[in-house]
Amino acid sequence: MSSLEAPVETNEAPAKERRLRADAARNRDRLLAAAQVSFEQHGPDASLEEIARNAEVGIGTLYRHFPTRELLLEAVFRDRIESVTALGDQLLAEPDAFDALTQWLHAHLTNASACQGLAGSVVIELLDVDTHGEDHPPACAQMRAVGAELLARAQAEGTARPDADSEDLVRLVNALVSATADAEDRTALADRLFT
Amino acid sequence: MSSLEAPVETNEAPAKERRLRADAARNRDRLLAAAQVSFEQHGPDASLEEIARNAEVGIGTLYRHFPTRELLLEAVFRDRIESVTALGDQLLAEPDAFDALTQWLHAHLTNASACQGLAGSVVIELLDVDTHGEDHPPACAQMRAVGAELLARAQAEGTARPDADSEDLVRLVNALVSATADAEDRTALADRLFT
DNA sequence: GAACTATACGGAGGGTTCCTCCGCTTATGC
DNA sequence: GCATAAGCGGAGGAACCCTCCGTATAGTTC
Repeated sequence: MSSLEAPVETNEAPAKERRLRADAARNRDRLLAAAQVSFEQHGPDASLEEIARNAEVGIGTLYRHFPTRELLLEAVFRDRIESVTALGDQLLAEPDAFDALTQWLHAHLTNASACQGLAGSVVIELLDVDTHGEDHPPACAQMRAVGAELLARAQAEGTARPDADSEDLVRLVNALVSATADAEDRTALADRLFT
Repeated sequence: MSSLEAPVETNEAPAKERRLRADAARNRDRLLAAAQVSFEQHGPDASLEEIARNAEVGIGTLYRHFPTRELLLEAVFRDRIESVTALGDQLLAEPDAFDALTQWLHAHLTNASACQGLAGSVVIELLDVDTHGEDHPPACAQMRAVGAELLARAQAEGTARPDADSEDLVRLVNALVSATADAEDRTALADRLFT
């Protein structure tokens, strides 16, 4: 409200996130690494204080970087999701569209299962992009887009039901992840659903 | 190891559970009622101390009756499960076997969804009887038996895939419960799976 | 109905986790 | 080098988990 000079606008878009200071970036990485381990070991309820301890960082630092447990989980999974997305991109080149779709869903399944219980609550949240704001990061949307494309190809080929949509598929896979335990069953069920 | 007289064996089978004292039975009921409310309100992680408080009972009493959270959840759900089982029994008289199966699965679905998040972890545990010991209470086994019968009838009628088995069905329903949110979707998916 | 005892009750207490708040430290730009 | 914005750490209050044990009482026996 005083006559302070307004900060000069850069020519870039108003850079939503100012770059992290070097030490902050380092701590963030340590936290992510520790979180990955803890979450895989103890599920999504792993102790945040233990994560901070393992990262050799104060608990306050953890909360500054990831104000909620969900945000931390989300960050940990983004890597995985991105890798599945990348696989999907490759599979779009695959000649057999149905096979590509199957492979991709299995990859998604495996990936999500690797995160055990985490899958249930978090992955579903991550995938249901529409329920988030418009400014939501695009990792999950991209993944869903790839899934939709793969499905569309299989439908064009005539090997997937025309009335299925990609949301159904994603939901079904998530469902299987959260409800089944052993690998054989999971695969068998997945195959059955594709028909 | 001393010369104490051994207690006289009754003629009944060794009565695994001695009858509860009157006050104990009363407190047990209060705890179950309070737990039902709390679990539906806050999910399976509801505070046990709050449940005890609402039941106007000491926390020690809660733990004496239900040494673990799972046992309390299980007790709360047994009622529901038994009611679904009863419905299944009725539906066995239904002439249209496919319709009966559909109705029953929807009932199971609705029932399980009513318990929101609880469904995921606990109901699945409850339904996967085989993984428990042989002395497991029969409520869940009965329910699964009814489900299997309904499925068998539909298969005999030719309206259900012969390669499906009842475990698949139960798993799928559980999966849907834990992965879907809104009712329309759920019903649509369920219908799709039946074909 | 009094006395006795197995059964059940309550809640204090020690340990853990969650999350916030704020005084101190340090990286970065000048 | 210095100023300061950005970041750090951990003490602290609140909630929760679960155990333990001294006290109370229902049920039984005479």
